[in-house]
Amino acid sequence: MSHKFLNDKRALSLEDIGARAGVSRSTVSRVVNNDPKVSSATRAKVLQVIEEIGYTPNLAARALVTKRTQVIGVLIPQRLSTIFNEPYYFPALLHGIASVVNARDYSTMLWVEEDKDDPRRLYERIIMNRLIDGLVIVSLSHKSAIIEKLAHVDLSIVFTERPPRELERHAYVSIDNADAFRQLVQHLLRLGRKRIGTVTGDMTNSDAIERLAGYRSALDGTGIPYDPSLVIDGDFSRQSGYHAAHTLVTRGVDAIVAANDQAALGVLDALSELGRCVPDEIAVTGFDDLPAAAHSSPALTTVRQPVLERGARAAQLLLDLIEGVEHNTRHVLLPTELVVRMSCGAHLPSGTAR
Amino acid sequence: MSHKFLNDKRALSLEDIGARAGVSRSTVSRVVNNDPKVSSATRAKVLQVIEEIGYTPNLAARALVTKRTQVIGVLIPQRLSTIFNEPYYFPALLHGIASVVNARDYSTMLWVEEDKDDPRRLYERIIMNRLIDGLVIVSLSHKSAIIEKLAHVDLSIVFTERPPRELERHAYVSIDNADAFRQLVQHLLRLGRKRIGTVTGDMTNSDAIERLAGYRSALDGTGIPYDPSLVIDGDFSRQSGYHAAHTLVTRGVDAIVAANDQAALGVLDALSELGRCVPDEIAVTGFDDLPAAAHSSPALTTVRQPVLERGARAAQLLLDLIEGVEHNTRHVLLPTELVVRMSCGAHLPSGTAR
DNA sequence: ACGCGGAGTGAGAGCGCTCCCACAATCTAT
DNA sequence: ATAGATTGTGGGAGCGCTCTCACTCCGCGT
Repeated sequence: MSHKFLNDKRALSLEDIGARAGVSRSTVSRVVNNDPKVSSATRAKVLQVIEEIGYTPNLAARALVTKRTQVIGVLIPQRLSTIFNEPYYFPALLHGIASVVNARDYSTMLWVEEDKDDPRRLYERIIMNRLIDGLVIVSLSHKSAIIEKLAHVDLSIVFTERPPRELERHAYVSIDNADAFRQLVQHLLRLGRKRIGTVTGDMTNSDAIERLAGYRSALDGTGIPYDPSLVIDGDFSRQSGYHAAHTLVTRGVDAIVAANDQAALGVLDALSELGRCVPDEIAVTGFDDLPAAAHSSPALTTVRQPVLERGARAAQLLLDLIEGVEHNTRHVLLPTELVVRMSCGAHLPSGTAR
Repeated sequence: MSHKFLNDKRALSLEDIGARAGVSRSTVSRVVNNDPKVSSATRAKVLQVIEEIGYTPNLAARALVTKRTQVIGVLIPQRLSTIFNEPYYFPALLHGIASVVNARDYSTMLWVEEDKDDPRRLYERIIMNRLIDGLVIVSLSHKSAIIEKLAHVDLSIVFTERPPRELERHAYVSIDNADAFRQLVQHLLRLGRKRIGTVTGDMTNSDAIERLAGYRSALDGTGIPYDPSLVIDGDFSRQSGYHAAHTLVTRGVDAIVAANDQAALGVLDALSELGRCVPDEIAVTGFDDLPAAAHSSPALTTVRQPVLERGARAAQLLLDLIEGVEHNTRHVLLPTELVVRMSCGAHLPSGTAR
């Protein structure tokens, strides 16, 4: 405790402004908070003084009495590696959140849960110390230690994906992963693919779980049985796609649907290395429509999802929740769009698969 | 002002803990703050009560008196588009910062300056309202409106790149861009390239400025004059590389050094479209060593920089500054490493350029 | 002429914490 | 035994704000 800081220079307070403007602390407070019952003359005088000497209210003091901080938290509890597996997704989501938060004059606090962190400490810092008015939880791993902590907490929370069942009372913004993925697989089936393998995302994550469910449901009623040996566990990373493709090739697939573009790029890496022609021999699809998806060779057929909006809507929902704005629905599903490029073989002359 | 929140349920205070433990507010405070002059018996008793009923100090109240919040800010004042031009860089930097900040029991506040933001409001929210103890400024555009505001502010600031001259009194963590870039160009010269074009980064940014300077200095004394028509203005984006390559090809270059990998990928896109063989006809290099750099075809020769560490060191420096730890140097340059892959032609049989 | 209500303002209390000083109890030196 | 230092503890003050209540001043109706 040997810090000797520069606290000597006391910051300006309401009282100081009041003294200079010839009014009381209370009146200055009213002006600052736009209370209508201040005469326009005093208001002008006070505003002038504030402008002149550059006063800004002390938010800690305000928070102490109002119990609100005008700050929301963003928690990324996934193992950090995953953030880099999806290099576009997180910045975009963060951007969506931040722009709404800025516009509504809040600030954003960011926590990334690292494996080595003591969940209890993190939890205390985030939830208990009353530093934030609400929390956006991004890319939740269902195994995250924070989940049980969250269950009984009295704090506004919005998820950017479907949370595990025990937390479903909270609001969330997501996309219809299962439906979008089903469409992707059906698209391949329509193109004549018969033996479709898949590499999943991190299966502790809702997006990954739902996408696999979509894969499965696409097969229903087609006569093609669900074959677990064609489902390879991945983690959204390029490497996981790469390795899965090696395995799937030995199992004779004619198509590989990857849980996201990043993994699909890994699949392409492997297939090109193995000399398998895409899409002629094996069709490949991704998910997300990363910028890179248009530049791969062949260009990736994928599903575009509105990542920015996913963040923005979550932030909106959270701020409305905090400010007591009623919503008819607390569960938002954003639309997605199938983007057909070369890698699925749709552009091949007729049904030439195989 | 119609929020009806749940503030009725008063949070626990030091006084409450004291009452339950049979001691005073002051003693509890001492225990919480690890003050040695508490008998071990009382300390144990107090800790037990705290544990039992789950008390956490109110940070706003503490901040009000200590003038410190245990929170640092991270400001990304660059036009946001740029964040997505470098999808790996920002998450990695943020990760580096966050892990140090977490480990030292601080929290992170994140602001992204959007073009539409009123710089004054942002400035107030960040600097004036005393919400943070220090600030890391990431990827500063020298044209950012916030700069002049920053000049006279009394707040610990660390930059993750060299700031403009008027802010150089602040600490920063960077890499030796000029030297690394010079090595890259010299490497190409050594391989026999004679007419080397370059696409710059956003020239309001130090990294970009320094890299161009390195390009220029590599040419000094080689007999090859600096030719401004071979220098195309870019902005670190893939598109800017793509367009620059089109121009440079018409000017007959035998090598293109891009300001970063992202732009280099754009260069590769263009050259492959134009049917120019890389590296045989035109060598290409990048900067950053993104994961994608190893996967392009041909794989990119580039410079690896320790992005994570760049963030981590900046955070370290800042926290030390805040806590009054003395440093002999406030300006850190991290080492970089030339990564030679296929795209520069080093693996070509002898000097076969052209 | 009187009271009455509304508009505008000021002052007190208190949010939960830290810091400082006062004090009691114990321990040491003479 | 008594003064002095030492250890542990409690209570007051105050950080800068908001909130509530009380007060003054005015114009109004009767």
